[in-house]
Order: sequence, then C-alpha cells, then structure tokens
Amino acid sequence: MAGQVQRQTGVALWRQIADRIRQAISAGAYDETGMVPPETVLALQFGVNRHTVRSAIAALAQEGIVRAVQGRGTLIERKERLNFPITKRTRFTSGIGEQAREMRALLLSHSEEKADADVARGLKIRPGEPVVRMETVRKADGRPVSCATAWFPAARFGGMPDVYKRTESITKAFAELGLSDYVRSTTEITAVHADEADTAALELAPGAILLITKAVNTDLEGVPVQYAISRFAADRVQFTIEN
Amino acid sequence: MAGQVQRQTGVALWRQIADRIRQAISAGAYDETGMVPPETVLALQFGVNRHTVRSAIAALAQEGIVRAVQGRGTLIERKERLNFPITKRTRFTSGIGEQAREMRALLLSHSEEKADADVARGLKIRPGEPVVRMETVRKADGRPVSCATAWFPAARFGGMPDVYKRTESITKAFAELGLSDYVRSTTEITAVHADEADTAALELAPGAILLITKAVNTDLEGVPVQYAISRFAADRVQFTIEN
DNA sequence: TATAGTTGTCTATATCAATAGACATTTAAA
DNA sequence: TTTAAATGTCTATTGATATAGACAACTATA
Repeated sequence: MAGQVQRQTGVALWRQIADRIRQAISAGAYDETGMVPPETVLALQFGVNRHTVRSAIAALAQEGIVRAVQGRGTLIERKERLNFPITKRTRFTSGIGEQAREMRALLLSHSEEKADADVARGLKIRPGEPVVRMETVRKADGRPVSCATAWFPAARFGGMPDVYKRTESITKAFAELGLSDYVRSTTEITAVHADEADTAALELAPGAILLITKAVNTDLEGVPVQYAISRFAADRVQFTIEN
Repeated sequence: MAGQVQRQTGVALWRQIADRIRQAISAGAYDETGMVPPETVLALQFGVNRHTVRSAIAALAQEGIVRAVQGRGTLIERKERLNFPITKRTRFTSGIGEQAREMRALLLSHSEEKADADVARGLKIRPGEPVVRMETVRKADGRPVSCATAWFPAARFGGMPDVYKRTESITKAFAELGLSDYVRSTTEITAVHADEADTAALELAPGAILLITKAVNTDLEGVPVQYAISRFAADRVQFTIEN
C-alpha cells in the first residue's frame, strides 16, 4: 500500500484512508491474518495521527466491512467485490452467477413518457415517441449493487413494468413479452462521485464512487429494445470485458 | 442537476460542488451561454453559501476548466471528455483518432524484473519468469490522460522500452519487434480515488477519481504478449464497448 | 498471573471548511 | 451616464477535521 495521503484537497484524510483500507481488504492484502494492521502501524504507514486512522476504521465499521475488538484488533467482516462480465450476451442475473447466493431486482417506480433526445438516440426512435421508463435497484445477498434507469419502446413493451415486477428479470420479462433473445449493442462506462439519491438507494458510504454504464440492448435484427443507465457501487463491483 | 450536496461525509462541500459543475459542463448543460450560472444561483441550487460555491469555482479555475471574469460571469474554457473504444482491436493512439490534435506517449521508467503472481497470471507464464516492466504516461494535446504500468515477456520483447521510447506507440513497437498484429483478450474496469503519485503524474485535482483497466493483449495464436494496468483520469475519459 | 499489545476514552489545541453580512469593483446594457 | 448584475475582498463566527498526549480497558499469551 504505497503512496501517502494528500492534504487540503477537500477530501478528509480519514476518508482517503478508509478508501485505501477498503481497497486493500478487497484486494486480499490482509488475508493471512484476517485482520487490519494495528492502528499505530497504519498511522505510521499513512503518516497521520492514530486518531485519524480511528476515524477511518469507524467509517469502515459503520459500513460493516470491519469490526474492532478491544484488546484483539480490527477484524475483517466482509471483502466481496462482484464481477460483471460485459459481453454481447450481458445479463445481470446470470452474469453474477455463483458470486452471490441470492439476487433480487426491485422495481422502484415506472412511468410512460416521451423520449428525450438522449433516449431517442439510444433506442433509435424519434424524440417524443412514447417510452416506458423503469427505476430499479438490484441486490446481491441483500446488499444493493446497482440502481438503474431503463427505457423501452412503449409500443412494443408497454407491459414491461408489470412483468418485471413479477419475474425480477429483464431476460424473463422480454421472453414473456415475445422477445426470446436479445444482445448487448453498446456499453459506455464512466465514473463519478455518488449524489445523495444514489447514496441512499445503494446504502453507500457518503462520498463514494459510482461506475456508470449506458447500455443499449437490441433484438437479433439489431432493433434497439432497451436503453439503460446503471449506477454501480464502485467498491462492490468490477467489470470484465472479454473479447 | 438534481440532488443536493451531502454534509459530514469527509468530502468537502466545495469539492462535491466542483465535481458536479465539472460534470455538468462536460455533459453540455451550459452550452447555450458558454457560462456557468452566477454564484448566487448556484448557491441557491446547491443549498450552500455563496462563498462555498466560490471555493468550488476557484478549484475549477485552477484546473483550467473555467475562468471567472469580474462583472461578466464565469466562462467555460474547456469541456472535453475523450472516448476510448474497447474492442478486440483496442489501440490507444488510433482509438483517440480525431478527438485530439496531438497524442504523446512518454516512457517514465522501465526495468527488468521477475513476474509476480498477478503478472504471471495475466501473461500465462510462471511466477518468477523475467518480464520487462514499463511505466508510461499518455497525453492528448499536452493534457495527461492516463498512466500505465505494462509488462511484457522479457524473452520475446526485451527491447520494448527502447523501441517504445522512440516510436511512442505499442503497436509500432510490437511491429518492429516482429509482432505484426495483436488483439485485446480481456479488460477489467474498476474505479478508485487517485493516490498522490497518480495525482502528480496526471496533473489531477486532488481527490479525483481514476478509472482503472487491467488488460491482456495476445498475439493471433492467443499467447499473451502484454499485461497492463492503466489509470485514467475519470473526468477526462469514458470507455465505449461495442459488441 | 503478569505482561505486551491492542482498542477505547478523555482533554486540549490548531487548522480547515462553511456560513453570514457588508461593501468594492467590473461589465454590459438600458 | 446610470443602473443592474455579476465577481472580488474583507471581517467575524461556528463546526468539522487533524494532531498530541495520557491513560483506561480488554485480550491473548508467556
């Protein structure tokens, strides 16, 4: 864990240190002992006061990642990072596969609206044409992984919200609505700081990072069937692109 | 630009606001006027004091993104975000294409070392086998875009650093060393906060976000020829995966 | 049962971050 | 040439962040 922390950046030292420790845990740096190094050691390592390290550890404990035990040390409670393969056949649920015991997809809200310029471009329709919009959250083992906004052409998939709420799967919902197969056409990936709404929806540590994907799925004729903007908790996932 | 700003998160309000304004500029939110809204308007929008907005704008001015002019307003100076297609034929230089006038690739340092477990797995060699390691920075129009650590099997590409320094291109260097073509095998993408070294190398605003790719390139027989970890300034790039 | 090593708590102090208000300075337009 | 609208500068105050040191409390082990 090389590299010191930075001062006067607008990001508090305890948060930088919390981020670094979370990263190190997820990378398996402390697997031998199953414990985070002692506070005094970390303080020396990062070049800060022990109290600052304690603030960082308190934040990680709040997230449920570590548990400090007086007299013993700070135990690692959880260290998962889910992997999402992004391919022509990208599917959320089966993509996670055996990485979690239970996957759930919740429909937060839905509405019918007119496509704005962005959505129209994605779905290759004219701006103003009717689309169905769904806000969803997906969880792995009860832990929120991503929230997404998805748009479908209303003419073809008007029933999507009802079916999705029941099946909790885009793939199954498409199947019931007469689309037996679909493929991922494009995926754009960016990263930003989470805003308040996403922090709440994803149960994130405030100030966390989001990985954002904008994706288009098409039927086998290449006609767009879904445009989606998904926001992933960056410290819980990684993407893999296999070519 | 919905969503309020969060307090007591370890991320200063002025930094959150700076990030949000930078994002909005890059998304073209202020293209009509070419200016950021007045400080008083932003303060109301974000629910903070005008002085806090001023700190955010000062940070953006420091980055060269905006320029405040007394009596007129705050002018947008720059709003680019480079797009990197990630495909079987991902190449850095040609991928940027016409998005920048000038691309440069600088070799910071290089060394010959023994492959650790991570590198060995990527290159499908045994840990301990000799590899050439290169640290590079890539710039578009003089602006740093990414820094990367790349490893090559020493037996086959021992001369890589010299050739790369001269050609400033992995593709050209491979060609000179007898490899006329190669393909991208896998790409992993994650996001973290930048550490001090990367902040310096990429001339980043402190506390900025990095997009990290771990990629393996192979020759046409599928034998790995390069394993690379690249760190991109998240507010200057986006990735596109076309399937 | 000591003892070393660890986390927990307390007090105190200095600096950064944010708010609040007042007023100066500059620009562009009426 | 006013005037409105915008940024620039100053003072003052409050709360969050970080450092410093001392000591208490707990755990595992020699």
